[in-house]
Amino acid sequence: MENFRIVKKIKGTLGRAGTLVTAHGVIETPAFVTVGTQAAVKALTMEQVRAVGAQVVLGNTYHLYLEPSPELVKKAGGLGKFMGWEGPTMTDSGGFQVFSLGAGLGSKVGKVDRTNQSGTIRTKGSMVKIDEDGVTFRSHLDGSSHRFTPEHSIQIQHRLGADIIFAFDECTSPEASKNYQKEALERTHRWAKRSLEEHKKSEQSIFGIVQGGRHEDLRQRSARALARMDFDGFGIGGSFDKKDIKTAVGWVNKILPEKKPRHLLGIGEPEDLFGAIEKGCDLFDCVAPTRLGRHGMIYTARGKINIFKEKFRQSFLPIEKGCGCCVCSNLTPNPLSQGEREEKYPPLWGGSGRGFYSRAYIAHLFRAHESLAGTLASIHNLYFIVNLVKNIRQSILDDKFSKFKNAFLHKYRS
RNA sequence: GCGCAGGUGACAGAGUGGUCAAUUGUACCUGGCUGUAAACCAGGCGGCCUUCGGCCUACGCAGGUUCGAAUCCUGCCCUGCGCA
Repeated sequence: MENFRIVKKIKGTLGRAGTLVTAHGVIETPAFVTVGTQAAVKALTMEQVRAVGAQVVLGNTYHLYLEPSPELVKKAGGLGKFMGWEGPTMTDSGGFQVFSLGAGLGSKVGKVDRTNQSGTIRTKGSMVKIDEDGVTFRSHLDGSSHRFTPEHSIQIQHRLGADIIFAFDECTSPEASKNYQKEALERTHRWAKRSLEEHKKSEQSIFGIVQGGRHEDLRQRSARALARMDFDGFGIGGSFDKKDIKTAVGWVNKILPEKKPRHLLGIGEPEDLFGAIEKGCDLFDCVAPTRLGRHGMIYTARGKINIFKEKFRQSFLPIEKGCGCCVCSNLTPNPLSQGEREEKYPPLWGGSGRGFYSRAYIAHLFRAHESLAGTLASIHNLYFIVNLVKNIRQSILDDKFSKFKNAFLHKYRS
Protein backbone atom coordinates (compact mmCIF):
# COMPACT_ATOMS: atom_id res chain seq x y z
CA MET A 1 0.00 0.00 0.00
CA GLU A 2 1.41 3.31 -1.07
CA ASN A 3 0.28 4.93 2.18
CA PHE A 4 3.00 3.08 3.99
CA ARG A 5 6.61 3.96 3.47
CA ILE A 6 9.63 2.35 5.01
CA VAL A 7 12.15 4.95 6.05
CA LYS A 8 14.86 2.83 7.58
CA LYS A 9 15.53 -0.81 8.34
CA ILE A 10 17.33 -2.45 11.18
CA LYS A 11 19.99 -4.25 9.28
CA GLY A 12 20.12 -7.98 9.54
CA THR A 13 16.57 -8.16 10.87
CA LEU A 14 12.99 -7.74 9.68
CA GLY A 15 12.65 -4.52 11.66
CA ARG A 16 11.98 -1.14 10.15
CA ALA A 17 10.85 2.39 10.82
CA GLY A 18 8.33 4.03 8.54
CA THR A 19 5.39 6.30 8.07
CA LEU A 20 1.78 5.40 7.57
CA VAL A 21 -0.45 8.04 6.06
CA THR A 22 -4.11 8.19 7.06
CA ALA A 23 -6.86 10.68 6.37
CA HIS A 24 -6.34 12.05 9.86
CA GLY A 25 -2.61 12.32 9.92
CA VAL A 26 0.62 10.46 9.58
CA ILE A 27 1.61 7.70 11.96
CA GLU A 28 5.29 7.34 12.49
CA THR A 29 6.07 3.68 12.92
CA PRO A 30 6.82 1.72 14.95
CA ALA A 31 3.99 3.25 16.93
CA PHE A 32 2.08 2.33 20.00
CA VAL A 33 -1.67 2.53 19.48
CA THR A 34 -3.66 3.68 22.48
CA VAL A 35 -6.63 1.50 23.29
CA GLY A 36 -9.93 3.30 23.66
CA THR A 37 -12.32 0.39 23.46
CA GLN A 38 -15.59 2.15 24.06
CA ALA A 39 -14.55 5.42 22.44
CA ALA A 40 -12.74 6.29 25.64
CA VAL A 41 -9.22 5.79 26.83
CA LYS A 42 -10.13 4.78 30.34
CA ALA A 43 -9.47 7.44 32.95
CA LEU A 44 -8.05 9.90 30.42
CA THR A 45 -9.28 12.87 28.44
CA MET A 46 -8.22 13.15 24.84
CA GLU A 47 -6.13 16.18 25.80
CA GLN A 48 -4.19 13.93 28.10
CA VAL A 49 -3.89 11.24 25.46
CA ARG A 50 -2.54 13.82 23.06
CA ALA A 51 -0.24 15.26 25.68
CA VAL A 52 1.58 11.97 26.21
CA GLY A 53 2.31 11.89 22.50
CA ALA A 54 -0.10 9.18 21.41
CA GLN A 55 -0.60 9.01 17.67
CA VAL A 56 -3.57 6.69 17.17
CA VAL A 57 -6.56 5.48 19.14
CA LEU A 58 -8.22 2.10 18.70
CA GLY A 59 -11.90 1.45 19.39
CA ASN A 60 -13.76 -1.82 19.46
CA THR A 61 -16.55 -2.89 17.16
CA TYR A 62 -18.24 -5.21 19.61
CA HIS A 63 -18.37 -2.67 22.44
CA LEU A 64 -19.42 0.27 20.29
CA TYR A 65 -22.03 -1.84 18.58
CA LEU A 66 -23.62 -2.57 21.94
CA GLU A 67 -23.19 0.95 23.23
CA PRO A 68 -23.94 3.56 21.91
CA SER A 69 -24.56 1.88 18.49
CA PRO A 70 -22.77 2.35 15.17
CA GLU A 71 -25.59 4.56 13.90
CA LEU A 72 -25.09 7.01 16.70
CA VAL A 73 -21.33 7.13 16.23
CA LYS A 74 -21.86 7.73 12.55
CA LYS A 75 -24.32 10.49 13.28
CA ALA A 76 -21.74 12.04 15.57
CA GLY A 77 -19.34 12.24 12.68
CA GLY A 78 -17.44 9.01 13.25
CA LEU A 79 -15.41 7.56 16.05
CA GLY A 80 -12.71 10.24 16.16
CA LYS A 81 -15.09 13.15 16.07
CA PHE A 82 -17.37 11.49 18.56
CA MET A 83 -14.68 11.07 21.18
CA GLY A 84 -12.84 14.28 20.47
CA TRP A 85 -9.76 12.78 18.86
CA GLU A 86 -8.55 14.51 15.75
CA GLY A 87 -5.80 12.10 14.86
CA PRO A 88 -5.90 8.68 13.22
CA THR A 89 -8.22 6.00 14.55
CA MET A 90 -8.62 2.28 14.18
CA THR A 91 -11.30 -0.20 15.16
CA ASP A 92 -10.82 -3.81 16.07
CA SER A 93 -13.34 -6.12 14.48
CA GLY A 94 -14.75 -7.79 17.57
CA GLY A 95 -12.88 -10.96 16.69
CA PHE A 96 -10.92 -10.91 19.89
CA GLN A 97 -14.14 -11.00 21.87
CA VAL A 98 -14.86 -14.35 20.25
CA PHE A 99 -11.99 -15.47 22.40
CA SER A 100 -12.14 -13.25 25.46
CA LEU A 101 -15.86 -13.88 25.97
CA GLY A 102 -15.60 -17.43 24.73
CA ALA A 103 -12.80 -19.88 25.36
CA GLY A 104 -10.87 -17.29 27.34
CA LEU A 105 -13.48 -17.19 30.08
CA GLY A 106 -12.77 -19.50 32.94
CA SER A 107 -9.36 -20.27 31.54
CA LYS A 108 -5.94 -19.24 32.62
CA VAL A 109 -5.06 -18.59 29.05
CA GLY A 110 -5.48 -14.99 28.04
CA LYS A 111 -3.73 -12.88 25.51
CA VAL A 112 -0.58 -14.27 27.01
CA ASP A 113 -0.47 -17.70 28.53
CA ARG A 114 -0.27 -17.84 32.30
CA THR A 115 -1.20 -21.42 32.95
CA ASN A 116 2.10 -21.92 34.71
CA GLN A 117 1.67 -19.02 37.04
CA SER A 118 0.00 -18.78 40.36
CA GLY A 119 -2.81 -16.29 40.50
CA THR A 120 -6.35 -16.94 39.57
CA ILE A 121 -8.93 -16.80 36.89
CA ARG A 122 -12.04 -14.76 36.49
CA THR A 123 -15.57 -16.01 36.13
CA LYS A 124 -16.27 -18.75 33.69
CA GLY A 125 -18.80 -19.72 31.12
CA SER A 126 -18.66 -19.05 27.45
CA MET A 127 -20.86 -16.32 26.07
CA VAL A 128 -20.07 -17.14 22.48
CA LYS A 129 -21.08 -19.66 19.83
CA ILE A 130 -19.19 -19.97 16.58
CA ASP A 131 -20.36 -21.40 13.29
CA GLU A 132 -19.21 -21.18 9.71
CA ASP A 133 -21.20 -18.10 8.96
CA GLY A 134 -20.40 -16.09 12.05
CA VAL A 135 -20.59 -15.78 15.78
CA THR A 136 -23.46 -15.49 18.20
CA PHE A 137 -22.60 -13.42 21.21
CA ARG A 138 -24.24 -12.83 24.47
CA SER A 139 -23.92 -9.23 25.52
CA HIS A 140 -21.80 -8.79 28.61
CA LEU A 141 -24.04 -5.86 29.49
CA ASP A 142 -27.46 -7.48 29.64
CA GLY A 143 -27.11 -11.02 28.37
CA SER A 144 -29.02 -10.31 25.20
CA SER A 145 -28.08 -12.30 22.15
CA HIS A 146 -26.39 -10.77 19.11
CA ARG A 147 -24.90 -12.09 15.94
CA PHE A 148 -21.76 -10.99 14.10
CA THR A 149 -20.78 -12.16 10.68
CA PRO A 150 -17.73 -10.84 8.86
CA GLU A 151 -20.02 -8.71 6.72
CA HIS A 152 -21.76 -7.39 9.77
CA SER A 153 -18.51 -6.49 11.51
CA ILE A 154 -17.30 -4.60 8.46
CA GLN A 155 -20.60 -2.76 8.06
CA ILE A 156 -20.39 -1.67 11.66
CA GLN A 157 -16.81 -0.58 11.20
CA HIS A 158 -17.82 1.44 8.17
CA ARG A 159 -20.29 3.30 10.29
CA LEU A 160 -17.78 3.79 13.05
CA GLY A 161 -15.57 5.29 10.39
CA ALA A 162 -12.07 4.70 11.70
CA ASP A 163 -9.14 5.17 9.33
CA ILE A 164 -8.05 1.59 9.70
CA ILE A 165 -10.36 -1.33 10.33
CA PHE A 166 -9.76 -5.03 10.85
CA ALA A 167 -11.18 -8.13 9.22
CA PHE A 168 -13.35 -10.28 11.45
CA ASP A 169 -11.36 -13.19 12.84
CA GLU A 170 -11.44 -15.89 15.42
CA CYS A 171 -8.73 -15.82 18.03
CA THR A 172 -8.44 -19.40 19.17
CA SER A 173 -7.36 -20.66 22.53
CA PRO A 174 -4.03 -22.46 22.52
CA GLU A 175 -5.74 -25.05 24.68
CA ALA A 176 -7.85 -26.08 21.72
CA SER A 177 -6.63 -29.06 19.72
CA LYS A 178 -4.43 -28.36 16.76
CA ASN A 179 -7.10 -29.82 14.61
CA TYR A 180 -9.61 -27.30 15.85
CA GLN A 181 -7.14 -24.50 15.46
CA LYS A 182 -6.55 -25.50 11.90
CA GLU A 183 -10.26 -25.55 11.22
CA ALA A 184 -10.70 -22.18 12.88
CA LEU A 185 -7.81 -20.84 10.86
CA GLU A 186 -9.35 -21.87 7.57
CA ARG A 187 -12.60 -20.33 8.67
CA THR A 188 -10.82 -17.12 9.63
CA HIS A 189 -9.32 -17.04 6.14
CA ARG A 190 -12.77 -17.42 4.61
CA TRP A 191 -13.96 -14.69 6.91
CA ALA A 192 -11.02 -12.53 5.84
CA LYS A 193 -12.05 -12.91 2.23
CA ARG A 194 -15.65 -12.08 3.08
CA SER A 195 -14.53 -9.09 5.13
CA LEU A 196 -12.50 -7.84 2.21
CA GLU A 197 -15.38 -8.34 -0.21
CA GLU A 198 -17.76 -6.50 2.04
CA HIS A 199 -15.23 -3.72 2.44
CA LYS A 200 -14.73 -3.21 -1.32
CA LYS A 201 -12.98 0.03 -1.93
CA SER A 202 -13.67 2.33 0.90
CA GLU A 203 -11.56 5.28 2.00
CA GLN A 204 -10.91 3.33 5.10
CA SER A 205 -8.01 0.90 5.09
CA ILE A 206 -8.56 -2.68 6.08
CA PHE A 207 -6.10 -5.04 7.72
CA GLY A 208 -6.45 -8.81 7.56
CA ILE A 209 -5.61 -10.83 10.63
CA VAL A 210 -3.11 -13.67 10.75
CA GLN A 211 -3.83 -16.43 13.24
CA GLY A 212 -2.39 -19.91 13.69
CA GLY A 213 -1.77 -20.11 17.40
CA ARG A 214 1.58 -21.45 18.53
CA HIS A 215 2.10 -23.61 15.48
CA GLU A 216 4.72 -22.63 12.98
CA ASP A 217 3.08 -24.39 10.08
CA LEU A 218 -0.30 -22.84 10.80
CA ARG A 219 1.18 -19.40 11.24
CA GLN A 220 2.99 -19.65 7.94
CA ARG A 221 -0.05 -21.02 6.21
CA SER A 222 -2.08 -18.13 7.55
CA ALA A 223 0.48 -15.53 6.54
CA ARG A 224 0.62 -16.96 3.03
CA ALA A 225 -3.15 -17.05 2.68
CA LEU A 226 -3.59 -13.50 3.85
CA ALA A 227 -0.65 -12.17 1.89
CA ARG A 228 -2.47 -13.22 -1.27
CA MET A 229 -5.48 -11.11 -0.37
CA ASP A 230 -5.67 -7.45 -1.14
CA PHE A 231 -5.41 -6.06 2.35
CA ASP A 232 -3.87 -2.70 3.13
CA GLY A 233 -1.97 -4.15 6.02
CA PHE A 234 -2.08 -7.00 8.49
CA GLY A 235 -2.88 -7.69 12.04
CA ILE A 236 -1.15 -10.51 13.87
CA GLY A 237 -3.52 -11.99 16.37
CA GLY A 238 -3.57 -14.87 18.77
CA SER A 239 -2.73 -15.88 22.26
CA PHE A 240 0.96 -16.26 22.80
CA ASP A 241 3.40 -17.91 25.06
CA LYS A 242 5.29 -15.02 26.58
CA LYS A 243 8.66 -16.36 25.65
CA ASP A 244 8.00 -16.88 22.00
CA ILE A 245 5.98 -13.93 20.89
CA LYS A 246 9.04 -12.83 18.99
CA THR A 247 9.52 -16.18 17.33
CA ALA A 248 5.91 -16.48 16.26
CA VAL A 249 5.91 -12.97 14.89
CA GLY A 250 9.06 -13.76 12.96
CA TRP A 251 7.43 -16.73 11.26
CA VAL A 252 4.68 -14.61 9.81
CA ASN A 253 6.54 -11.41 9.03
CA LYS A 254 9.02 -13.34 6.98
CA ILE A 255 6.11 -14.17 4.70
CA LEU A 256 3.92 -11.06 4.78
CA PRO A 257 4.68 -8.53 2.04
CA GLU A 258 7.34 -6.16 3.23
CA LYS A 259 5.69 -3.03 1.90
CA LYS A 260 2.58 -3.36 4.00
CA PRO A 261 2.22 -2.37 7.62
CA ARG A 262 1.89 -5.02 10.33
CA HIS A 263 0.03 -4.55 13.53
CA LEU A 264 0.75 -6.91 16.40
CA LEU A 265 -2.56 -7.05 18.15
CA GLY A 266 -2.78 -6.64 21.88
CA ILE A 267 0.89 -6.78 22.66
CA GLY A 268 2.55 -4.18 24.60
CA GLU A 269 4.93 -4.97 27.45
CA PRO A 270 8.34 -3.37 26.90
CA GLU A 271 10.22 -6.65 26.40
CA ASP A 272 7.68 -7.79 23.86
CA LEU A 273 7.81 -4.54 21.93
CA PHE A 274 11.52 -4.78 21.32
CA GLY A 275 11.24 -8.34 20.11
CA ALA A 276 8.31 -7.67 17.83
CA ILE A 277 9.80 -4.53 16.34
CA GLU A 278 12.96 -6.40 15.57
CA LYS A 279 10.83 -8.98 13.83
CA GLY A 280 9.16 -6.42 11.64
CA CYS A 281 6.03 -5.20 13.40
CA ASP A 282 5.02 -1.59 12.91
CA LEU A 283 2.02 -1.07 15.13
CA PHE A 284 1.07 -2.27 18.60
CA ASP A 285 -1.87 -1.76 20.81
CA CYS A 286 -2.22 -2.90 24.35
CA VAL A 287 -4.40 -2.23 27.36
CA ALA A 288 -1.49 -2.77 29.71
CA PRO A 289 -0.46 0.84 30.31
CA THR A 290 -3.94 1.98 31.16
CA ARG A 291 -5.23 -1.13 32.86
CA LEU A 292 -2.12 -1.66 34.92
CA GLY A 293 -2.17 2.02 35.72
CA ARG A 294 -5.67 1.89 37.07
CA HIS A 295 -4.68 -1.13 39.10
CA GLY A 296 -1.71 0.59 40.67
CA MET A 297 1.11 -0.93 38.62
CA ILE A 298 3.41 1.68 37.28
CA TYR A 299 6.16 1.44 34.69
CA THR A 300 9.60 2.73 35.48
CA ALA A 301 12.91 2.37 33.72
CA ARG A 302 13.78 -0.22 36.35
CA GLY A 303 10.66 -2.28 35.90
CA LYS A 304 7.13 -2.07 37.17
CA ILE A 305 6.33 -1.00 40.67
CA ASN A 306 3.21 -1.66 42.69
CA ILE A 307 2.32 1.70 44.14
CA PHE A 308 0.29 0.00 46.89
CA LYS A 309 3.47 -1.22 48.54
CA GLU A 310 3.98 0.07 52.03
CA LYS A 311 7.30 1.65 51.14
CA PHE A 312 5.71 4.11 48.75
CA ARG A 313 3.41 5.58 51.34
CA GLN A 314 6.05 7.96 52.46
CA SER A 315 8.03 8.36 49.32
CA PHE A 316 7.88 12.01 48.35
CA LEU A 317 9.73 11.48 45.13
CA PRO A 318 8.21 11.44 41.67
CA ILE A 319 7.40 8.04 40.20
CA GLU A 320 10.47 8.44 38.09
CA LYS A 321 13.01 11.17 38.25
CA GLY A 322 13.71 12.49 34.81
CA CYS A 323 10.50 11.14 33.30
CA GLY A 324 9.04 13.66 30.90
CA CYS A 325 5.40 13.00 31.61
CA CYS A 326 3.40 15.73 33.26
CA VAL A 327 2.84 13.60 36.34
CA CYS A 328 6.53 13.30 37.05
CA SER A 329 7.94 16.55 35.85
CA ASN A 330 5.42 19.13 35.03
CA LEU A 331 2.65 19.48 37.52
CA THR A 332 1.03 22.29 35.63
CA PRO A 333 1.41 21.86 31.91
CA ASN A 334 1.91 25.25 30.45
CA PRO A 335 -0.76 26.12 27.95
CA LEU A 336 0.87 29.41 27.11
CA SER A 337 4.20 30.33 25.75
CA GLN A 338 6.88 31.23 28.24
CA GLY A 339 6.69 34.97 27.66
CA GLU A 340 2.95 35.16 27.68
CA ARG A 341 2.74 33.17 30.84
CA GLU A 342 5.10 35.34 32.79
CA GLU A 343 3.21 38.41 31.74
CA LYS A 344 -0.19 37.07 32.56
CA TYR A 345 0.49 35.34 35.80
CA PRO A 346 2.63 36.27 38.73
CA PRO A 347 5.35 33.76 39.64
CA LEU A 348 3.30 32.33 42.45
CA TRP A 349 0.65 31.16 40.10
CA GLY A 350 2.55 27.96 39.52
CA GLY A 351 3.10 26.41 36.17
CA SER A 352 6.79 26.40 36.78
CA GLY A 353 6.97 23.05 35.10
CA ARG A 354 9.09 21.84 37.95
CA GLY A 355 6.47 20.28 40.15
CA PHE A 356 5.48 16.64 40.28
CA TYR A 357 3.02 14.30 41.88
CA SER A 358 4.81 12.19 44.46
CA ARG A 359 4.56 8.46 44.92
CA ALA A 360 3.14 9.10 48.36
CA TYR A 361 0.42 11.26 46.90
CA ILE A 362 -0.47 8.78 44.18
CA ALA A 363 -0.41 5.94 46.71
CA HIS A 364 -2.77 7.98 48.84
CA LEU A 365 -5.10 8.57 45.91
CA PHE A 366 -5.28 4.85 45.23
CA ARG A 367 -6.06 4.02 48.84
CA ALA A 368 -8.63 6.77 48.98
CA HIS A 369 -10.21 5.43 45.79
CA GLU A 370 -9.86 8.74 44.08
CA SER A 371 -10.26 8.32 40.35
CA LEU A 372 -7.41 10.77 39.90
CA ALA A 373 -5.15 7.91 40.96
CA GLY A 374 -5.98 5.92 37.83
CA THR A 375 -5.67 9.03 35.74
CA LEU A 376 -2.21 9.96 36.95
CA ALA A 377 -0.95 6.40 36.73
CA SER A 378 -2.42 6.02 33.24
CA ILE A 379 -0.84 9.23 32.03
CA HIS A 380 2.53 8.12 33.28
CA ASN A 381 2.23 4.57 31.94
CA LEU A 382 0.91 5.61 28.57
CA TYR A 383 3.64 8.18 28.27
CA PHE A 384 6.17 5.56 29.24
CA ILE A 385 5.11 3.08 26.57
CA VAL A 386 4.31 5.55 23.81
CA ASN A 387 7.65 7.18 24.29
CA LEU A 388 9.47 3.93 24.59
CA VAL A 389 8.25 3.06 21.11
CA LYS A 390 9.13 6.54 19.86
CA ASN A 391 12.60 6.14 21.26
CA ILE A 392 12.92 2.77 19.64
CA ARG A 393 11.93 4.36 16.36
CA GLN A 394 14.55 7.03 16.82
CA SER A 395 17.13 4.42 17.64
CA ILE A 396 16.32 2.69 14.36
CA LEU A 397 16.72 5.94 12.47
CA ASP A 398 20.02 6.48 14.24
CA ASP A 399 21.21 2.93 13.58
CA LYS A 400 21.37 2.27 17.28
CA PHE A 401 18.53 -0.15 17.80
CA SER A 402 20.57 -2.91 19.41
CA LYS A 403 22.42 -0.60 21.64
CA PHE A 404 19.26 1.10 22.79
CA LYS A 405 17.49 -2.20 23.31
CA ASN A 406 20.26 -3.71 25.38
CA ALA A 407 20.65 -0.64 27.52
CA PHE A 408 16.93 -0.36 28.11
CA LEU A 409 16.32 -4.01 28.90
CA HIS A 410 19.35 -4.27 31.11
CA LYS A 411 18.05 -1.46 33.28
CA TYR A 412 14.43 -2.53 33.04
CA ARG A 413 15.22 -5.98 34.33
CA SER A 414 17.49 -4.83 37.10
C1' G B 1 -27.63 9.07 91.96
C1' C B 2 -31.75 6.28 89.42
C1' G B 3 -33.55 3.87 84.74
C1' C B 4 -32.52 1.66 80.08
C1' A B 5 -29.00 -0.12 76.45
C1' G B 6 -24.28 -1.92 75.74
C1' G B 7 -18.79 -3.45 76.09
C1' U B 8 -16.35 -9.19 70.44
C1' G B 9 -10.20 -9.54 66.77
C1' A B 10 -7.26 -2.58 63.26
C1' C B 11 -12.52 -0.44 62.68
C1' A B 12 -17.77 -1.42 61.97
C1' G B 13 -20.75 -5.23 63.33
C1' A B 14 -22.80 -10.83 63.73
C1' G B 15 -22.89 -14.76 67.16
C1' U B 16 -26.07 -15.45 72.79
C1' G B 17 -24.09 -23.04 76.29
C1' G B 18 -20.71 -27.34 72.44
C1' U B 19 -20.34 -27.71 65.11
C1' C B 20 -16.17 -20.56 67.41
C1' A B 21 -9.78 -18.72 66.50
C1' A B 22 -15.25 -16.77 66.11
C1' U B 23 -20.33 -14.85 59.97
C1' U B 24 -19.89 -10.41 57.14
C1' G B 25 -18.07 -5.63 55.48
C1' U B 26 -14.06 -2.20 55.52
C1' A B 27 -8.97 -1.47 56.25
C1' C B 28 -4.35 -3.84 55.74
C1' C B 29 -0.80 -7.44 53.24
C1' U B 30 0.50 -10.57 48.92
C1' G B 31 -0.22 -12.17 44.00
C1' G B 32 -2.23 -11.49 39.06
C1' C B 33 -3.58 -8.33 34.82
C1' U B 34 -0.73 -8.00 27.19
C1' G B 35 -6.61 -6.64 20.01
C1' U B 36 -10.41 -4.08 28.18
C1' A B 37 -17.20 -8.14 30.94
C1' A B 38 -11.07 -5.29 34.29
C1' A B 39 -10.96 2.25 38.95
C1' C B 40 -10.74 -5.21 38.49
C1' C B 41 -9.85 -10.30 40.17
C1' A B 42 -7.80 -14.02 43.57
C1' G B 43 -5.57 -15.36 48.21
C1' G B 44 -4.13 -14.05 53.23
C1' C B 45 -5.32 -11.52 57.59
C1' G B 46 -4.21 -13.87 66.76
C1' G B 47 0.64 -16.64 67.74
C1' C B 48 3.68 -20.99 67.06
C1' C B 49 4.56 -25.79 64.55
C1' U B 50 6.59 -29.31 58.55
C1' U B 51 0.85 -31.02 57.36
C1' C B 52 -6.61 -30.18 54.30
C1' G B 53 -3.39 -31.64 61.24
C1' G B 54 -1.64 -29.99 66.23
C1' C B 55 -0.56 -26.70 70.38
C1' C B 56 -1.01 -21.93 72.91
C1' U B 57 -3.43 -17.15 73.91
C1' A B 58 -8.20 -14.88 73.02
C1' C B 59 -14.71 -12.10 72.88
C1' G B 60 -14.04 -5.21 79.20
C1' C B 61 -11.78 -7.17 84.33
C1' A B 62 -12.18 -10.79 88.40
C1' G B 63 -14.56 -14.84 90.21
C1' G B 64 -18.38 -18.75 89.68
C1' U B 65 -21.97 -22.59 87.46
C1' U B 66 -21.17 -26.59 83.91
C1' C B 67 -18.11 -32.47 81.07
C1' G B 68 -17.96 -27.81 78.14
C1' A B 69 -18.83 -20.44 78.39
C1' A B 70 -17.87 -15.05 73.70
C1' U B 71 -22.64 -17.08 75.11
C1' C B 72 -25.48 -18.44 81.97
C1' C B 73 -24.66 -16.23 87.29
C1' U B 74 -22.13 -12.60 90.82
C1' G B 75 -19.11 -8.40 91.65
C1' C B 76 -16.19 -4.53 89.62
C1' C B 77 -14.69 -1.07 85.70
C1' C B 78 -16.12 1.64 81.38
C1' U B 79 -19.46 3.83 77.38
C1' G B 80 -24.13 5.83 75.28
C1' C B 81 -29.11 7.59 75.92
C1' G B 82 -33.11 9.17 79.29
C1' C B 83 -34.55 11.13 84.17
C1' A B 84 -32.92 13.83 88.32
